[in-house]
Amino acid sequence: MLAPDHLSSTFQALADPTRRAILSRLSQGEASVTELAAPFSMSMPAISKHLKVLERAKLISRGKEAQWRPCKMEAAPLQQASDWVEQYRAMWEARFDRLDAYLTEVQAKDKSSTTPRKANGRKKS
Amino acid sequence: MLAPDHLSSTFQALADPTRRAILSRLSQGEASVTELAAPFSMSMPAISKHLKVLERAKLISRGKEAQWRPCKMEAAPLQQASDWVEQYRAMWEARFDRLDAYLTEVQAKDKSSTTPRKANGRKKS
DNA sequence: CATGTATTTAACCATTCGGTTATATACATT
DNA sequence: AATGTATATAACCGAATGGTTAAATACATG
Repeated sequence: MLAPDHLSSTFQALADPTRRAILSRLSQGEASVTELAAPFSMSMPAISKHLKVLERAKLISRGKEAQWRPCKMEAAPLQQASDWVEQYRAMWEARFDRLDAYLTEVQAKDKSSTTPRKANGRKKS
Repeated sequence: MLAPDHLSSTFQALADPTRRAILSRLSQGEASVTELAAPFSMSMPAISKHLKVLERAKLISRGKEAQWRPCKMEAAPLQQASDWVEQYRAMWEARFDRLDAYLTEVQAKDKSSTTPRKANGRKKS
């Protein structure tokens, strides 16, 4: 993460079950750190660190209310992550469809000519 | 990642720009390790490690063709990751920010007189 | 001001990560 | 069998991760 690579920090923040659970909780509304920590058998500093990761990834923002620092979920990075994933998932599906079409066509003229070898020969030595 | 936590390993695999670029390349079709390594100024073992991470996350599968181990993208984990993120779509779609908040407040007038503040007060001290 | 509550920071530790170079393995070709 | 090509493994390294405990900070209230 040498560059301000928002996708990397987003995915990295999501790559931990505790942090995903925290986000899940926050999707239902703001919560204080102690409230967020409650479900976990983990020290407060550990939660604090997780929150810092989420904050750095801009997946949450934080307020100031007396001695509380309420956490609020921010969806923008999630949307960007979703966009990225969907892009390639769609590409893959398109490929799948083309392959499917190809196979269907091949099966249709099953008896014709040569055995359909994988259309993926090594291009250069 | 002590448990077979597929979401964690998927997100973690996606949390690296090299690996995302590899997936991007693979979304256009199978490729050998050397082909995948070409765009990067990085040693082959480094690429090999990245591929192992992707494989462990089941984001790619690998074949055996003479001395080549062609890599192929697998979309299932992407689908699951996408599903997880999409859970929160409602959240970001509801967030066309201040205008939306204004409209919400205006609509709220059809049931109560006072502004419905977020029912999120600190519950216990 | 003293105390209690909420949260962060500091220091530490073991493990994982992302890279390296050097070496080994597998296969094809000559 | 020897060589070349494709890839993996081993051993190592510094930095980041995810956790801990202990101490510091910030605020509210008696």
